[in-house]
Amino acid sequence: MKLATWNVNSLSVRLPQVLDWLAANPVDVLALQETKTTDDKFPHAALNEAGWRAAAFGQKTYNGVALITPLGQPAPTDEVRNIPGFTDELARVITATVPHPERPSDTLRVVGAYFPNGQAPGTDKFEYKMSWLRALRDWLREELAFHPRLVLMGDYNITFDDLDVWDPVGLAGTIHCTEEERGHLKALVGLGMTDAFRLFEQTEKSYSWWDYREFAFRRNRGLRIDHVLVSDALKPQVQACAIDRLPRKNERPSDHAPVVLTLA
DNA sequence: ATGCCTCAGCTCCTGAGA
Repeated sequence: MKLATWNVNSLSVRLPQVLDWLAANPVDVLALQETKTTDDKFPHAALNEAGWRAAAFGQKTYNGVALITPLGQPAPTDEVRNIPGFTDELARVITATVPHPERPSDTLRVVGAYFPNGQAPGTDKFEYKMSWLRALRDWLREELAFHPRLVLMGDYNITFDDLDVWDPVGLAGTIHCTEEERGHLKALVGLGMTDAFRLFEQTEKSYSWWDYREFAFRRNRGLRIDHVLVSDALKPQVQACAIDRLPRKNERPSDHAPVVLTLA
């Protein structure tokens, strides 16, 4: 079973690339972030024609998330939008229960999330990010009790440590790299979850995002901010986790690359 | 260099991203 996450930075711009990627990578779930489209304009027809369905939760201009699954499998159930108990005007989280393709009774709770950017420490947006992270943790604690087999994947907008940063000295304490943000990431791990990417040997300087400016991708000046956390109950089934840099080489690419998780 | 790219939109500039 394969799951993936990809911040596409506008689905209307990236739809052809998403369809191409799905054709080459027929995953069981693809979580999208920054779809930047309202639900009535979501490209359901084009996806259906290609053999996919989508559960979408979007808004105009910013944010927006979706879960894409194959039409050949039973539809996801028990969909939840955003973080229950946390009032949020922004479309950032979509959650659903997905059947295992070979063992339909082995269901998986999949949370696709677009974490707030946070702009800079000391700003209102940073405070919002901290409140959002606290609410996510409180909700996930309950969600894990109900659904021990859980995957949290998406654009976290946080690096785990300096290994995830191309210039850890120059970027120390800046957004995505503050101890406060990393503390929240550790707290999520403390709920009984594991960074699937680091379960495996990875090449040095593995990143999932590169700035559009200054030829950052070509120079591999990036950050690893797109993550897949797997619950303890799921951890023994993790077979691989990798970043697919290929779509970042497309013409007019997203600034993020997909991250793919393989489960037994 | 509060910039450099990219995207959306009350679109020929601005806000936001990260």
